[in-house]
Amino acid sequence: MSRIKSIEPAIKADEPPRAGEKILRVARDLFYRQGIRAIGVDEIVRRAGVTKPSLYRSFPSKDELAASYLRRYDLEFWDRFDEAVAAHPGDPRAQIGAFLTRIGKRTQKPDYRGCGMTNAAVEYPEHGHPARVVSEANKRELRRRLRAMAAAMGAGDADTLGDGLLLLIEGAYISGQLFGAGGPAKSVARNADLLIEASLKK
Amino acid sequence: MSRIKSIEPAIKADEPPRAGEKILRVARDLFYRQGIRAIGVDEIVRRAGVTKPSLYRSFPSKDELAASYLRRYDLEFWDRFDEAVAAHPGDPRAQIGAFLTRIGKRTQKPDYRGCGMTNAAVEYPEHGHPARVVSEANKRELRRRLRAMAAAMGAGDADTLGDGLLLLIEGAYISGQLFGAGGPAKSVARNADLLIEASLKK
DNA sequence: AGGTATACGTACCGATCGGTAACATTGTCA
DNA sequence: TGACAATGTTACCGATCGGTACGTATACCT
Repeated sequence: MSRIKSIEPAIKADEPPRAGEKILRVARDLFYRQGIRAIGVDEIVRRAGVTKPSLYRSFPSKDELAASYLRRYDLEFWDRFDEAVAAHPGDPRAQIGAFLTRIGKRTQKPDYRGCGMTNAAVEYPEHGHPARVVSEANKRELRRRLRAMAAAMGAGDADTLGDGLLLLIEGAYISGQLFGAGGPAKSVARNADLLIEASLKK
Repeated sequence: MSRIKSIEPAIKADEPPRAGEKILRVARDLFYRQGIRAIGVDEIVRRAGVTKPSLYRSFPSKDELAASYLRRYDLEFWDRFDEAVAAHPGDPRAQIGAFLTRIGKRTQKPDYRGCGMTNAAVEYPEHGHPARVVSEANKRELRRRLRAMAAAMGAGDADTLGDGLLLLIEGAYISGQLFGAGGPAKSVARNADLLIEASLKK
């Protein structure tokens, strides 16, 4: 098992959002921007225009709400990833390039807050925490894909190159939120390409 | 201004540690391993064997205690950095190699928790937070040094190489605590050397 | 011995934390 | 009409949060 599946049922587009959905949308916004530990359930229900019992009818605990937030984040993440892949069929190097170029641009926005998965893992170092479990699964899958793409490029040591790309990506997430605009993350695509070039020459 | 100076007075080695010093030592351990937000002041004073008023006599607030923890962390960090530099005088490439080899090894330890500076910045995204201010200063200085070392290596685009090295380092910190032993961080020195190689050939 | 400053402890504060019990209200479908 | 599911309302819980008012002990200096 690797890819995370959504637990929530599909939402009909025309129906008004149910309480659980409203909560999840607000939680996603607040958790991502300010951190999970920094946001209390009271603020979530207040901004969602619902009440606390509604939250606990849809989610067994705040930790599980955080995990649900990350499961949705996971879906959106792979949508973006697959978009970059689909833009350059059969050309993994260009796929990586497209994905990293977009990351590099996003990191230059003023309120960039990095990767929700990465941040959650930092906030919850304890093994087995519901949020951390989702985060770890996402990162394992990302590593697997990057290594596979490195192999498809014909790299001599594909695992090392895949891991190197992952290091650059995580570095971009973090330094993006640390330095803001003008930070090191803006050169992530360029550095990745240099690393790929060096790895293919072997 | 760039380098952070220690505010705390020097500690006499033979005297028994004062309350403030005991608190700072315990806080350093707990904050690093479990996160700053995850640890309350009550637990700190309990494990330090002191009382809460002692904490607030030595530190104006928990946020400032966190900042003091990071100032001490900063000193230790540059000690390790300068150690790697001193081991290879006049050879910045080997200096980077030594520093990253040590990071790569540390990330493979079972309870590795990444960089206290990086983690604090993730925990406190708000601009101006005392802990974040210290963290940002540390990272700016690291960036400055890496770029200077890249220039000393004779890289064509030294700023890009320096930033690439910073991305790899931050990636190692994060993926070290995300993947544990066997994770991508173990290849950080190898990938950095490939990147350097590619950047010098230009 | 007496004063004084430093260092520390006991006990407490209001606010917020995550979470729940019990009941009222609403809209939908049969 | 009547049953059911979903949500809101209100009030509450014990625990923990960061922080403080105030009294006490100890050591040093004169």
